[in-house]
Amino acid sequence: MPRSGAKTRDTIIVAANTLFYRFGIKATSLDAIAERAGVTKRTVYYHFRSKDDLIAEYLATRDQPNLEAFQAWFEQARGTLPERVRAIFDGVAETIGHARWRGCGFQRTVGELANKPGHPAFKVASAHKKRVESWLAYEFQQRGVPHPEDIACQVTLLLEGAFAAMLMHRDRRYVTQAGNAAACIVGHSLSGRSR
Amino acid sequence: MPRSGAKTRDTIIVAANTLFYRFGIKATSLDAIAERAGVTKRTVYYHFRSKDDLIAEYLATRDQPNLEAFQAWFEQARGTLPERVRAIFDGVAETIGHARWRGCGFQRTVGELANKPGHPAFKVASAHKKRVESWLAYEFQQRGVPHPEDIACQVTLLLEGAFAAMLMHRDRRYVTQAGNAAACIVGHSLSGRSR
DNA sequence: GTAGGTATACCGTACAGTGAGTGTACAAAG
DNA sequence: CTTTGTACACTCACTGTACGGTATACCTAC
Repeated sequence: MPRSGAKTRDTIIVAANTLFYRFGIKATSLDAIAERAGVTKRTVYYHFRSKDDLIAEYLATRDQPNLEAFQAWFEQARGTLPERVRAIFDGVAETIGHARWRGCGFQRTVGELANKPGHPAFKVASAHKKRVESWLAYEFQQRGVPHPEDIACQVTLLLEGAFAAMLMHRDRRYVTQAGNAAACIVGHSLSGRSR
Repeated sequence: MPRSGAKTRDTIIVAANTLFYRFGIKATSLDAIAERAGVTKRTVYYHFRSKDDLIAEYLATRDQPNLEAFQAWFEQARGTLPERVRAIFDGVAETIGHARWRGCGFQRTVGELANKPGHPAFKVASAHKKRVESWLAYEFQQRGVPHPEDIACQVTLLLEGAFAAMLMHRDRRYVTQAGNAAACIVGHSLSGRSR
């Protein structure tokens, strides 16, 4: 009996989300996703043209929540601008404590698909990171940071570095250091009034 | 006719290096490696216990050359310490220009194996990154940088970020920005005489 | 020095499992 | 009665790993 369409589709995406993130793209089969979603592989292929399609969808679902998490950490923080930037890294450090944390899904997906630069997932991942960067640039510009785009870019670079280093070393101090560096850069740009 | 043993082994590693780096771990089969090395799969299994073994060896071969490249860029650079640190990023930016560049092999491998923290490749990757970090810390300490370990850590974080961002956006400006940030941090630590 | 044995290095083949993707049938909804 | 959504059963190529066999190199006893 056909369920309400969109519901099945969402169930599949949720299953894909879990498995792709936990085990990686290549290591996750559509069989496994279908089983976890409680549907047949044929149904998966009804809702998605191909595995590549599903990969892109998987990343797309992570875009908004990720960005909102960053924004929440920043907005809820008190203190000077560098301190509030550091709060983003503190927030990241917390999520990393989760047993199921496996690095940045965007980074890992792009890493696996490195040989397929035209893959749809690439665009989704790149767009997500640029959204984060733009948001930061906007916040910095609002607060009179000179060269806000440059500083935002540098902060996102530290975020990327923190994700990568954390996955590699499983040592939370790397996030702390990244937060320190970001705070340093933002603070320096504010006091210097010119990069 | 048995060849000189070590030579065959090296041939296999070279083939694995190329394919693992280009296509990723999961996407590269032992068949493909054996074929490229001009041997049979049986021979691969004679020299390596398993694919996981070969993965670790693949990363191990990238350790020394990578470190030496960083050192060369730093040593050959002229100018102030921040400028010489920036030279490392300039060096990275150049390699990225290569058509075959596919990000940091360590980062991508660890990303694929994120669900297997006990994998031997993890140790190799982590050790490599720590070697780079230690070397930087040593250079900084020699030049009177306060908290050299902290600054070295932050610079390596920017390196990681540069690799990740470059792979995602294919835009060399990210490396430049990372270099700017690193130079800023090093310069700031030198002038401030305390982080 | 040479017969016979042992270790080394390599190949061909087999196998059991899994991967993405498809053809077709069938039930519900409109 | 046509469209939509789901299931079952299937193909076919590929993948990691194991087994058995073979040719050369090396070593030791006589």
